[in-house]
Amino acid sequence: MARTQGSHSGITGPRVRKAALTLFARHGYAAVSMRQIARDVGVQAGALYNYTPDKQSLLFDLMKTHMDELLASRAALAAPPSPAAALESFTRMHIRFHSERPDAVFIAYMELRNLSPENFAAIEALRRVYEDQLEEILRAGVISGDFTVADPKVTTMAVIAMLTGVNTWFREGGRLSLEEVEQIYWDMVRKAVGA
Amino acid sequence: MARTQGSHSGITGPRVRKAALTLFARHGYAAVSMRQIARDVGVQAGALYNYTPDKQSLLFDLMKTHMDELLASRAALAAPPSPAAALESFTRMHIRFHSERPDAVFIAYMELRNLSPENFAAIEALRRVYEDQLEEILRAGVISGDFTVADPKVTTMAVIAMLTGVNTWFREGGRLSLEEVEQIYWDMVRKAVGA
DNA sequence: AGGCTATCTGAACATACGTTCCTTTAAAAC
DNA sequence: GTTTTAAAGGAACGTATGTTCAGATAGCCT
Repeated sequence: MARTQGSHSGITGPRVRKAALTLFARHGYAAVSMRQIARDVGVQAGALYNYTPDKQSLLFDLMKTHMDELLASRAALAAPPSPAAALESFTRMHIRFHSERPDAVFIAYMELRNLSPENFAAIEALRRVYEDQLEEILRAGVISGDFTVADPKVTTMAVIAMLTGVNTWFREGGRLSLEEVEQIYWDMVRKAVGA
Repeated sequence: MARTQGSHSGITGPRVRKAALTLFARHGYAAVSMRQIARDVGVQAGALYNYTPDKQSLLFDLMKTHMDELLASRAALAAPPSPAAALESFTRMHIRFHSERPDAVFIAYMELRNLSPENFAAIEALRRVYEDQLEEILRAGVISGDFTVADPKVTTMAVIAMLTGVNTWFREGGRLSLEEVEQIYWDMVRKAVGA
């Protein structure tokens, strides 16, 4: 008994990714074996290599996809008429985007240590792009007089940390709706930068 | 050749903890073997069991110690005369305390997944105590009219995330001194809660 | 139906892991 | 000096890992 009936790379491939995403997020990359992933998918471990060259590539692919999608989501924002509007737009997009994919977010922040040096450099570069985009907004706000920010770079790190922290506690169907969370956080961010 | 000359549990014990702390923080608990820790210490892996019952206990101990020290640090704060002063005191203490032990902080946030269920529950309870303390400050500020906070619990999570995020980028001897970082963050926190 | 491609199984390889425990050596106690 | 305790070495145990690859089966195309 070798090939499973009904198997098709278009089906198994995404299943491998999904299983890896879920397991890596829950247990951590290093703690999850390829056999575990395979079991979740319903194949033997050797079959995974039809879909990924190796374990590290699987992780990198997940993390790269996440960052690419994040940057695309940000790029899809309409050009806001003012720095304050841009900041609000960014804030809401960040919370909404991340809330839709808790596992991917978790991995994106928790598994940097498990990337090979080259992969780490690639992901880090993408993260830097994202951070720089927020910093640009803050700088524009300072120049326009909309914001009172002592240090745009530090403020960028603070805001991103705050926003990303939503992922550690927010759950759909909880006490607060996503819209409420967005509003509360936007209110805090706005005030924190003096807008 | 069995016992190493000059060996003494008072020396080796702390070395084991220190090596584990450093290695877990850098590579992650699951990715670090006991042989690796032993190598760092300069003993064989079997010797580690003179100092810890097992690998999980080593991790738990590090994380528990961190939380105990954090709560002690917070308890040592003088009773502030007002909610605003309490919040400032908390903010500065959080940043200072965490900046002094980056590895322990990293582990405290990144290795929750690798705790056994009972250990996780114990650490989580301690984290909840700390969060509750900040939430109390915010609630007191709302009651006294010092703060304008829509949701103290959510604000608590936002502030802690922001403050803890300092650990991902702050380095002694960098562009900013710790005092400057404290001041910038306190300013943001103060404004974010409308104080 | 036959041939080719796709997709898996399952065994194996080389290596590694957490832990135990007997033996050895060093240090402390008497 | 002798005995007891301390602290290590080192081997082994039972198990696990990432990966490869030959062979087996399924699906597609002619």
